[in-house]
Amino acid sequence: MGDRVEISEKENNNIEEREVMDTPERSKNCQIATPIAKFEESPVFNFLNSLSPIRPIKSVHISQSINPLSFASLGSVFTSPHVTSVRESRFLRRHQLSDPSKPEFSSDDQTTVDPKNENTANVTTHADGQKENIDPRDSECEPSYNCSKFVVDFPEDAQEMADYTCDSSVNAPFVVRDCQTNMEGVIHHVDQDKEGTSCDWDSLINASDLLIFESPVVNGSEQENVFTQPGDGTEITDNAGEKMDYEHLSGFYRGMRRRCLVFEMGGGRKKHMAGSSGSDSSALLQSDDNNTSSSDQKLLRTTKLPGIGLHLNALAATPKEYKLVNGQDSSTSRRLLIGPSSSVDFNSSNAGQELLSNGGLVNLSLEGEIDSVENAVVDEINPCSPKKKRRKVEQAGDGNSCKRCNCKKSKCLKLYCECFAAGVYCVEPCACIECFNKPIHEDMVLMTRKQIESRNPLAFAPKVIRGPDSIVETGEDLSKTPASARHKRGCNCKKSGCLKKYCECYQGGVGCSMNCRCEGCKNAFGIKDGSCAIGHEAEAEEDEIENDHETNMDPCGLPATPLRATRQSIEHPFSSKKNPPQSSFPSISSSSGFVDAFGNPNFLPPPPKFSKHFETVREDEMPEFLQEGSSSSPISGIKLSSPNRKRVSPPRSSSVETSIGGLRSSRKLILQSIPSFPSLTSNQ
DNA sequence: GAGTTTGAAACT
DNA sequence: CAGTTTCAAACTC
Repeated sequence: MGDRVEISEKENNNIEEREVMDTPERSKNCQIATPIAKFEESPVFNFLNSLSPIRPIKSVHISQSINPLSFASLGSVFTSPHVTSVRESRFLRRHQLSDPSKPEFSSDDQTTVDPKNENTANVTTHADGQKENIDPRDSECEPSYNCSKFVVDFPEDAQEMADYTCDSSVNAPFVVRDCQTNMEGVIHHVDQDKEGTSCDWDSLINASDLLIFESPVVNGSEQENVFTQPGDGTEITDNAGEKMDYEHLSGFYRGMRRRCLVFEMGGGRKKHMAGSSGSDSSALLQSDDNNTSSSDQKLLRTTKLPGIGLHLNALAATPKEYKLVNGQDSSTSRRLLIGPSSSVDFNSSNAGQELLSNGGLVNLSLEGEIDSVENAVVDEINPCSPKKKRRKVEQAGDGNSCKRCNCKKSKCLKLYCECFAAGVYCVEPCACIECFNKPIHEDMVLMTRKQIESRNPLAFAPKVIRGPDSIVETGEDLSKTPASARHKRGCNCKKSGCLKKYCECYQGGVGCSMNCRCEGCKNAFGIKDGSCAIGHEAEAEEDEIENDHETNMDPCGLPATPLRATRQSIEHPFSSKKNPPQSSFPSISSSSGFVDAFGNPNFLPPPPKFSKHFETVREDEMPEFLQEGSSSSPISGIKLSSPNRKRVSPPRSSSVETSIGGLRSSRKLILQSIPSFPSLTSNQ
């Protein structure tokens, strides 16, 4: 921490920024602090102070100096490119709630002061309310690399949570962190009805306090840091716009926007969220970067968010990088990763606790799995580590964490672009050329997205579907693919034997199915022909069902955003090449009781790129509307012929179709299409 | 790091 | 719908 305390190295930073950074630690930074103190003590100051209602408070806003890059995407903070029109509306809505005052964060706003600036904001807030200056360098090392993941931290126990919230009725504060930027913001999600609540607005005024800039390096203390001024907590309310210091918020959101393409309510996922009506729950969202060293990772935990869903800019962190930082992290703070990976959290026991405290989260998983899950999650989360870039390049695929593309010709507006395909904006770490997949070009992104979706509604849907069964059972024949885990479209491999990541099935950690047109399939997760093939047929219907679930629900309990579905940011625990997936893999993907997929210690499947561990959904968890109606779903009527006939409709094998019949096809359509659009709407 | 291979995505 | 081209990731050296 000490290092961080030292502020910035960037001399370029504007004064304000410095103040911000320094402010927290004035005591430490004698240089700056001293002058200020003197100034404040001066008669002139007093005089001025008496004259002006304005409090001499700190430079809260100051932090703005943000790296333009990071904020570039102010434009549509919550609108993700993936968002369909419907979703867009949602996002808008969300946006209003969260930040009514600021209709627009233009990416260009950099000038505005935003305490929350990510890059600039290197201040870490401690629970005690003190802030530490973080060494900008930390952030610099990977300024924007990190994918923004939003993690929600919850207090260990309800009591803590209570502390955080200014009003018990009020939602818990949301802390958002941008892993890349290290920026954090705390948002209290308050019932709209309860806007005013008991919060001390003065505290709100000190947005700076609320804002938390966490350096990646922050370790165990991080969690504590997350919530600043617990009592004050409420910085933002949905309605808050009215009361909030918007500037602060704006900064906050900016950070969010940068990374979050989608911020939406988890309509479909509400269920997962557990019971919470969704309105009340609050979550601390963080996208964090905990690790300076990259070694520090935080455990993300999901909790039931009241209807809050974040579509993160891809959770793309590479799994390897993420680690459980500290025992503390895992145990102490509860963070929810909202986003694709969020589902994971549900599994963790801790998460469960948290959830319970909050009102009920769905506890999906086995505790035993928790650790692995956590690890996996953590790994993803920490994009900031110095290694990330390299990894991205090397492993990017492995994790779905932060996407970093290298597009040269597609302008990042085609599915060739991983970022775009994942529904996230390209970020600094991307090496793309002529990239249009940026907030600045939001319109274009949305338009393109729509076009693609018009062609293939499922284009942005998750490629791999994992059902509860998805995990291969240990000890069983490797060739057998989990019933529920399948690549929707199936692969078309000719030369790779489905043993390399060229193969989407393999990449996704699932076996090939009847849908695959691969030749010479040797997929370690389950070959197309052979035992697995049989299983596939039998499972075909099951798969459909599963698909439906997925489509409609976010296994994570998060709001299913179309985008999210696209790629699970979270990778299998084993995603890292170096790290054997074995243990983690199964645990993650399965909601319950999965055993090592292969039972083969030696076998280390690559981390699934599309993996849906988090997507795994139990049927029982399935939203009623889905359950009842998958068949009844409005979409159900849709036929296989999707705009994108090629990829959308999988069933190639006559056998499958035969067994399943038309029903199946209809179901699948439902699955795919629903998630993106209708489901959200309906849920909302 | 550059070049090759691969298969999805896009196009015809 | 099938074939071809384009593209970028995965892979190899």
